[in-house]
Order: sequence, then C-alpha cells, then structure tokens
Amino acid sequence: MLSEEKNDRPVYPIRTAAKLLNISVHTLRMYEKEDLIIPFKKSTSHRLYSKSDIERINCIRSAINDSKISINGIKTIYSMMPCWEVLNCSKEDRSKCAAYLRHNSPCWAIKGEDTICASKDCRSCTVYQDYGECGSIIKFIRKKLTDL
Amino acid sequence: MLSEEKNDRPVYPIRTAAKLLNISVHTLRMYEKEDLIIPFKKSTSHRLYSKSDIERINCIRSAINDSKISINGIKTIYSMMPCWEVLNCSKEDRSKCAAYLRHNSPCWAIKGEDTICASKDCRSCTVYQDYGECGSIIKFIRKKLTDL
DNA sequence: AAAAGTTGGTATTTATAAATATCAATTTTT
DNA sequence: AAAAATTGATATTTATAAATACCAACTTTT
Repeated sequence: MLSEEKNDRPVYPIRTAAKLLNISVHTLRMYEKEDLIIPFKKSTSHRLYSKSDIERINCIRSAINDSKISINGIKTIYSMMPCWEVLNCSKEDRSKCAAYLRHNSPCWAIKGEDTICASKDCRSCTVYQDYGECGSIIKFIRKKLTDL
Repeated sequence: MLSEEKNDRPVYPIRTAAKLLNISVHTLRMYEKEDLIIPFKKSTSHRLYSKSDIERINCIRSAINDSKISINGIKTIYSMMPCWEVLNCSKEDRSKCAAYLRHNSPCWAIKGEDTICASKDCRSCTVYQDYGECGSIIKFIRKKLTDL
C-alpha cells in the first residue's frame, strides 16, 4: 500500500524524467500528445512524473525499440482493452460511450461524455494504471474469457 | 455458399495479385515471410491468391499506410485473437499450446505441436480467414465478453 | 529580481521500416 | 524445347516515424 503510493507520487520534473529514461524532453511531450501517457500536472501546466510513470514509459520504449511496434500500433493495442469490463459499465453506459466502439485510441483519450468516466481523472484509473504494460491487455482478456 | 467458395478459390498467380494490389511481387512474399498471409501453394512451390486473399491484403495495406501500424504491430494485434475460444480448445489443449501464451505472432505461425491444430491447414481455418480484417478481432472480443 | 527550468511551437535530423531492383536457378506453359 | 513466369536471396532505395534542435514567452526557485 504505502510503497505503491510512493511509486505513484509525482516527483520528477520533466527534465529529470527524461534523464532517467535517457530520452529527450520533447519525446516525453510527444508521447503525451499521442495519448500514450498522462503525466501529473501542477496548478500551472508543469508536468511531474512518478516512478510508475517511468516504468510505464520504459514499457512503451521497449515496444517501440525492441518489438518494433509503431506508436499508432501501441494506441490500437491500448484501444483493445475492455475498460467497460473493468469498470462494470452498464449496457446503457456502454451504448453511450465512444470508448466502447473505438478502435484507434485508448479509452482515456476518447471517454464518453455521459458515462461514469466523464468526470474521472484517468491518470488515477485502474484501466490506465494497470494496463500500460505491453502484454497485460491480452493477459486480461485471456483470463476473463477463461474464467467465463 | 457458392459465391463464398468462389472468393476462396486460389486463382491469381503472384504477378497478377501484385498488379491487382498495386504493389510489387516481393512485397507479397515479404508479407508471407512475416506470417501475415498464407497463400495457396500448388504441388510445386508456386503461390496462388484468391479474391479473399486480395481483400485481406488490402486490409493489411490500409493498416500500414492509413492507420500507420507497423508490420510487427499488426502481428501483435493478430496474436491477441482468442483462437482457443473459436476452436473450443480444452483446458488440456490450451496448456499444451504455444499459441495460447504467445504475444508476438498470430496463432498460425506458432501453433502447438500436440494440439487439435497441429495437422490442420491454417489457410482454411476460420481464425485465419475471418479475422484478418483490422478491427474484427476487437469486435469478436467485445461480443464474447458482452454475451458472457 | 536574477537564474534555472518549463511551456508550446516549428523546423530539422536521424534511424529504419517498407518497398524496390536485380540475380541465377527452377518451374510452368505453349 | 523455347518462352514466360516464379523461386529465394541479397543489395539498394525510398518514405516516413521517431527523435532532436531551437525558439521566445512564461513559471518556478533561490
């Protein structure tokens, strides 16, 4: 609990995060613009990154550099995550939700306006937090279908 | 029925297929080497393509050129197809099957040796035939989880 | 209030995925 | 048996995704 909290605490300013990841500041902003990550934002518009953020971005880097999956490929894979199952959306909610029928962007990029997600902070949502790792999404689907 | 049979009939030699798709012969071979497609092979090693093959390859081209998903991205998305659900594999079969735990290649590229797939011709398998289209996989998963 | 860092933007560079060209050997067709 | 097409393989080119560099305006820190 406590240690997880620590991992989620936004502590690194963008320059420090970039150094930890061995990439440029601009690349971090690009990932954000592409909806791969949601850094914490202070009262002003300055970004802060947590240990979990760094891990997540390392996964993204590995997908790009080792697995040779393009950014749009990663977005499409993210878009396959059945968020509605995790959040137990009602059939009504689903029918209203743009994220339910999407197939290009992660749910946090296109969440429906009338759904239970609308007012949520996606950064602290389990769908965003626990399924950023490459491979965790298919694991979720496999388990869900097997336990069926 | 009859018309579907016609669409599946391997009739175009590689040069004709390439012309229909407006790509080079070598690109077609590359897609095959990357396990995106399984063309029909005559007694010798010559390839033949069907109308369905052409459609499938058009989908792949659209994913690459329009959606900007890399070939490895497409392979990863194919690998997320729950083939074991379509084929109703037993728990025993699943536990033996490399395709069940994969996350890089489509099932037809790594089917398990001891499974019901082992001796099958993947080209004529519903998993290969019906889920080559971009977006059909997430549709399958969504439906399966919703009907749950 | 001066120094250090961040912002968003455009323009440029780099790395490499995707596609093409070329080849001799083999197969098919006529 | 000659002509046309396909095979696999390597080497090369092209297109573009991903990353970098640079900028003036703004924010934070000391």
